[in-house]
Amino acid sequence: MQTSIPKPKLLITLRTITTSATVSCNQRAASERGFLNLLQSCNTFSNLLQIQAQILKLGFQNSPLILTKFVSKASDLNSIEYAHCFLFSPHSNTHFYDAFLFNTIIKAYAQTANLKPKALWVFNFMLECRVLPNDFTYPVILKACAGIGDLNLGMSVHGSLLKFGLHRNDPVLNTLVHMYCSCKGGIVFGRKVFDEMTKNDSVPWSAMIGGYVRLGRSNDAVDLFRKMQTQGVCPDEITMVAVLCACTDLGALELGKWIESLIERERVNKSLELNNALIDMFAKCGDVDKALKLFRTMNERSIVSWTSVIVGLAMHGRGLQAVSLFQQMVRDGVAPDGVVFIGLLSACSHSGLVEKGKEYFDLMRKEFGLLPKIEHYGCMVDMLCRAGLVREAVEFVQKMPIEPNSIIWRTLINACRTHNELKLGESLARQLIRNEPMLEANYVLLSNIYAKMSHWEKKTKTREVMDTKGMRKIPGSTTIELNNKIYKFVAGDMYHNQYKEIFEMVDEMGREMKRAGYVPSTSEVMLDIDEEDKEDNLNRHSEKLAIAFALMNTPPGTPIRIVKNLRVCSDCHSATKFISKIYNREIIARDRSRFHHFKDGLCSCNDFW
DNA sequence: TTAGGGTTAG
Repeated sequence: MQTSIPKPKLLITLRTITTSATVSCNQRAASERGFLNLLQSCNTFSNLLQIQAQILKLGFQNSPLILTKFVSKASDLNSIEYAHCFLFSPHSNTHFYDAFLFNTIIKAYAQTANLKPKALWVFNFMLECRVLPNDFTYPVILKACAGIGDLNLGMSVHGSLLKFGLHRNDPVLNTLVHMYCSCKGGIVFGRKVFDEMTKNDSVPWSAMIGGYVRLGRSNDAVDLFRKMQTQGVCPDEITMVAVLCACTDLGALELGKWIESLIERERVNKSLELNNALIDMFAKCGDVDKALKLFRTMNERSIVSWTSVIVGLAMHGRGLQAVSLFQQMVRDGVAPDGVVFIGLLSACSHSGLVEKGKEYFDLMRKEFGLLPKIEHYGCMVDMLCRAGLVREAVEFVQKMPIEPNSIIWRTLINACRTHNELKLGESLARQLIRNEPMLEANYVLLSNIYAKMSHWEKKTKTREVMDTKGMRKIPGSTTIELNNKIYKFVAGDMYHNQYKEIFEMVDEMGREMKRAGYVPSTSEVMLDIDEEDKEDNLNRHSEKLAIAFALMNTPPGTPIRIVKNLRVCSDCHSATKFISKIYNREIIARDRSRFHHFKDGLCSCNDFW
């Protein structure tokens, strides 16, 4: 009987099933392709809703390909959270989902500000669904970790990538370096991954150099770039952007010019971003005219190009030119954003254009529909303070519709000290310390106010509080670039090879300046010591040491460029004016907020600083 | 049919 099993019948049945399945598969593939084309043309949120209804109607909720395209469209339309709700509702058949679909939604979250943690959620859910990550998963999830900047999170993802054995391809390792370099305290781990990997192209070098720059370790960034060159790895435009940022941070114009010549020599692709980085470098290293020239020759400009050049002009006190460039930008049809307004308002602030600044602050909302943020209010307070309108600044802060932040309070307090509103400054500083007791800058402000009031006991007590809390004032330092080297000076620096000669030079400068009418502003010295010692103290400020060093080591008539990490003190400011005239030198000084061009006894800032 | 490093302010 067994032999009578109707084998042929079964075969026929199987063949029938196979054929109909093939047909249905082909039909489905055809309709999937059609539907994908439909999705491709979707360009509004209401389109997306219609597509979603169609997905349900046609039963495509089980097609990972269609869902992936849906996610990527939703991401383009800033509606990734909407797609998320659709995909991960309790009724979804998530067992149809594949790695490609998960990678796409993780990527969408990773590239959206404020939603990066959701990328981690989706990644964990992917593992819960037992969908194995593939080569493409880790670069996107590591990028999300980099955006979040949490080292522990990054380390746990690193652990899982080792578990799945997906740590042997370049994009994964490159993003791993990038991730570690973007997390607080992670640069050592980034360097370890970097040192242990094979580095055939520029990408890991750019990631590591960029990491040093973000951390403010620009000297290390430049050293690594030099090492890259000795190892014969060809830099590309992204490496060049990172090194240019290091030059910008260091204020190293000669180094920046060398990079520019290297870009030309190596025929590096001059992308928009690279041109923007060059503009920024030239403007912030003191040659704003070169920045302007470059800007004018660019075929393609973005809002970043305009902002860089406007901010550059602002830093050099060329406020009117910055305003006119902003007007040209608007005429050219480029929509301003909040960042360019910060540049514009700071241009008004650095040039004393108070009325212009008020006008643009109003126009921001009325004409351009941009709601001023705390930074814009900060610019306005800074502008009023620089112009000496401290009382008006206080009124402005009282009327602000948003809560002032501690930066605004510190701007006000500093202005109170400069413009002799000492009682008001003291009360504001004490209030700020009550609200923010762990920030050293607040104690420094209060202590400086007490020094100006000659309340030495209170000043000492404030410094003691700082000591007991283990706080240290950031020491003022000045750097100068000479013969491809960067020299750093701190006040009273006695570690330099030439320190004896430098001190002698500073004393000689002091004598010459006094002969020309300079009076040391000993009120700037925040110490309870006699006047003569105060003069000595002023003469040992890092700016003066750096200028003395430059006068000794450069030919007569050469311009001197210095970079100060904090704001230049008023005594050094006045002394540098005298030095520029006596020694016939142009001195270009960058401080934390702007440039000062000293020439023939005058400064370009017109004392708005 | 998916992956790596970059520019403006604060």
